[in-house]
Amino acid sequence: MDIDKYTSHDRVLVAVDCIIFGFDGSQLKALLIKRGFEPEKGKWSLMGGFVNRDESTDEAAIRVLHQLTGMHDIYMEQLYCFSDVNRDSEGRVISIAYYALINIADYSEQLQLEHEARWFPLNSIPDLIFDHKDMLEKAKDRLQQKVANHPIGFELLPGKFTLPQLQNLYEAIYESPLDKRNFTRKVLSLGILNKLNEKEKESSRKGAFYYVFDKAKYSKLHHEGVKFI
Amino acid sequence: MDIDKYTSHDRVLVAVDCIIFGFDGSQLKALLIKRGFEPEKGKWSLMGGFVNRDESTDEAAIRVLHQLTGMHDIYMEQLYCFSDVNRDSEGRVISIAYYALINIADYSEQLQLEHEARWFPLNSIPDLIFDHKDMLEKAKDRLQQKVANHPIGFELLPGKFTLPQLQNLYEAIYESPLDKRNFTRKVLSLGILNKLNEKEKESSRKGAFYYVFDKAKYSKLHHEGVKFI
DNA sequence: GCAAAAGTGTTCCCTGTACACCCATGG
DNA sequence: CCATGGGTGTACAGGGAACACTTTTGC
Repeated sequence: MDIDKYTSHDRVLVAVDCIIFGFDGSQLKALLIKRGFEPEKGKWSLMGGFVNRDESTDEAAIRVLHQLTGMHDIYMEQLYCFSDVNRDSEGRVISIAYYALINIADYSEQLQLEHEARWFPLNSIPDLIFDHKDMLEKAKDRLQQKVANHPIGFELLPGKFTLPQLQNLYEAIYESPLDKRNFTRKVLSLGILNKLNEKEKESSRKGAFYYVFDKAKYSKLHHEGVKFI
Repeated sequence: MDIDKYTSHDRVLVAVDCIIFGFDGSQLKALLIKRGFEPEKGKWSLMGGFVNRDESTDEAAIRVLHQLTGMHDIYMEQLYCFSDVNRDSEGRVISIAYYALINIADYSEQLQLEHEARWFPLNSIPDLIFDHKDMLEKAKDRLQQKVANHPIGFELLPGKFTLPQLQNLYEAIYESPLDKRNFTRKVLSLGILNKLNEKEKESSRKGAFYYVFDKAKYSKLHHEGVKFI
């Protein structure tokens, strides 16, 4: 690209920060990393990084997420731009926050060690640096409203999952219990689930049938939106 | 503030662009300005400006809007960060888009002349510079979903308005007709409207009663959200 | 008196919600 | 045989959607 022609204006650092949600079968969690350097060394933080001159913020968010998790093709969405003048104690940095949904089982323990990362249940988040707590809260809100109209909750689950697991997920996102019969009827009526002839037997004696989603119908609803819950 | 301590990273220009919606009683419109300088001189554009080092993007958006309209206390909300590397042909600029709702009658003709600004109905928007068309489209989508759950449509109306005007507004936002009886029942059931003993007689022989909204109840719903339409 | 827009109720269907018992299995 | 969690149906209520005629008034 050419040299900028806008010469008389202030330039600022632009960062991205990622709120990474995961679900372990019963709890909704966020992936945080421990800062290994000052300031705020030892405090927990969202994963983030600076936006390079030759990449969009979307690209930067994907890059950061890949560096820190090794994962590709992750569901990710821009959340909000946080820009308070003093939000970062080290200088003027505005941050574009993104939230991502990942299947917690795909995240390797190896990477967890390398980056001093840890999954925290949303109801016991430690102190976070800067305005990262605000980001997390906003991401939670956004996830709640998004999930009501788009079947993105599935991004948080493994390829095959049981109805009780799915229900647990939605209960975790909404932080409130749902009626089992009503929930089952609703999700099955969408016609995006295919029942497998196989049971998950870890969590109960009887065992719960696995389901997978019908990729075609799923992406249709994903795109169009539905009243989901 | 201190000097930035992050020295080894790229800095970029950050702009804000404002999508300003107005309603003239029958059509939903956007306020655009004609670029008086190259590049793209003569093309239409959203109102925008650069973010200074000592202000947040919210503050910048408020400033820009004030400079160009003379208006204060406008309903405004952050829309999205647009950051494609080549979105601005003159350099690397990311832009935080905001959308604003104003009462079209409050906008002075004087300012319109000064800035070569014009209101365009949403269905006949001219070519816009850069990615401003994308911004406008996204703002329209966001307005539609926002308005479904929050009574912000009122921001677009004068202090007193008639039910037919209100209905016109919602029909304009949704780009589809609504049933008069159902609409009336619904909005009156929210209990945020007070009927005046005065009629608007411009647009019909019979005349339509004016309403104002009950400030207290209105702001409650404004904040909490309701299923509005 | 007529044209033009305002105002006003009822019915039906669908969807959301509340609610309780039997089933399969492992120990 | 018993404890645990999985799976299933029905009844009621409330809200959304469809629908047409009367009223007022300026010309």
